[in-house]
Amino acid sequence: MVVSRFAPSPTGYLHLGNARTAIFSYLFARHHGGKFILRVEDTDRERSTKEFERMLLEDLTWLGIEWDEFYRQSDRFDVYKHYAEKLIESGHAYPCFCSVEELEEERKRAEEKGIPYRYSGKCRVLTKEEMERLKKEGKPYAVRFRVPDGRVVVFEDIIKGHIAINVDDFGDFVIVRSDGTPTYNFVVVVDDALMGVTHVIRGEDHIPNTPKQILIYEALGFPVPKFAHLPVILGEDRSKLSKRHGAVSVRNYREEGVVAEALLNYLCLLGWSPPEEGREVFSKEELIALFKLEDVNSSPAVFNRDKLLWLSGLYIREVLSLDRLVDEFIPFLNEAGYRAEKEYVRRVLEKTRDSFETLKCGVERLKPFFAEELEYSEEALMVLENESSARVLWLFLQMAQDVELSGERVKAIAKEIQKRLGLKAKDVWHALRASLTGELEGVGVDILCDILPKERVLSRLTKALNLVGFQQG
RNA sequence: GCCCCCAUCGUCUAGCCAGGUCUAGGACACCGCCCUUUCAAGGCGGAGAGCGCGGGUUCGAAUCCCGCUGGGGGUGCCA
Repeated sequence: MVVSRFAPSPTGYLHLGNARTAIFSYLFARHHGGKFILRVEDTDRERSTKEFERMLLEDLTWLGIEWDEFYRQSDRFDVYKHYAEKLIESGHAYPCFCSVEELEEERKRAEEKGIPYRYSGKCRVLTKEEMERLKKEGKPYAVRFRVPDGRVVVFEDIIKGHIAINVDDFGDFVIVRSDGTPTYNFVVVVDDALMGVTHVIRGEDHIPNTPKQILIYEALGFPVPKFAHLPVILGEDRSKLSKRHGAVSVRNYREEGVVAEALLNYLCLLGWSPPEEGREVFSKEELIALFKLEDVNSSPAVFNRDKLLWLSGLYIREVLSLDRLVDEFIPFLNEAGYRAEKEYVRRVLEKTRDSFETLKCGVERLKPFFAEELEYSEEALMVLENESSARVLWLFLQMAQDVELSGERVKAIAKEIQKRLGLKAKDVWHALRASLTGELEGVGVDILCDILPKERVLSRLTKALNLVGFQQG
């Protein structure tokens, strides 16, 4: 059975790059009817927090990624300890008593000489007696993995192809810190092996780690899984997408009101392309059916916010069911301080869903449907001050008195006013728009009148009329 | 510095593995027109890469090989 996993560290919000890794890993497992594991890598106690972990799970769930098993590395320290001891016993690892300061010194010296730094191996050659003595003295020690000399580790990456790395490039590396906590390169192997992970799917920044891990698999006698290293996601300036590029976490886009399915869909389009040419819109189920690691591009992709927003808009106007859209929209409406009946929201969105790309922008655009009090923009005020506007409003109020204000009726009235006052259509509509929405652009005035209760339409018009101090006669 | 990865329109990409059908296809963004009470949306059309550069191999290369350049990543008792 195929088993894949996503192994984030809870040291921040879920980054778009990590989210994509999670998605690909998830799609891969589901495609093969396998198991998908979520494993929180919180061995760095300095930076990991429970709060970040909570949000990580929340964001993954929001994206529609569900896991079959869940683990937290901080719950498993005993397991790692056992395997670390095993490695020491078998001679694959050894205690290192070098202090952080000493190592810093080594590194600095290497840098000055301009030679690549590797751990000197000072403690590699300690005798049993020396080791015991130092331990007895209570000197803290880390555990290092003994890297064999002159070994070239080779593996076939599913995405990158043949990769060969000479392990002489790095020295003996730490697998257990002097405070007793295990490090990433070690725990990742123990966990992946014990959890039966068959395919390790992760960012390409892990390629240099892979040979180290393969060495550990071998030392522990575990079968080596298959690896697939995804290219990184870049920012506009073609450097790795990071905070300085602006909004880079799933949460950022969630809060902006980007549709979850659209974000999932968009992220898949970064680096992966479907076998069927030309199509770009896929449901999660379709993605599961179509996704193949072999179809993932090996070159990095630049994140394009515009296209994400376009896709979000597409989902809002034609992919989501109206019911889903309403459910997604209401929290944003409430967040902005508006209240409305679900049925009313439904009627509004049915007519207006084709005019915004994010739910947040939607609330902004649809304010006239929900706001009690309007604020007038400067431009709108200027229109209202036109001499013709007052006459338009006054006439409209007369003509609207005893009729039902359907969109069609409003259009007819506008036309009639235009004729009677000898105005351009634009002048009539501008006056109505300014009074009813406070803006000169936005949703159709006829749609607004169609849905907004008549008394509110009339009161807005009256208010605008009073505002400009209209005197009858 | 050293190690590794990558290289098709501004961006995401198809094509590359099995060389000719590619005067390189699609999408976002951009420009124009249409629709129209505005902004969007929608419809139609346009511009935009000769495939980073240089060598090979071949009758023929975006596609195969080599070199270079450029970009990215790694180089931690972070993950």
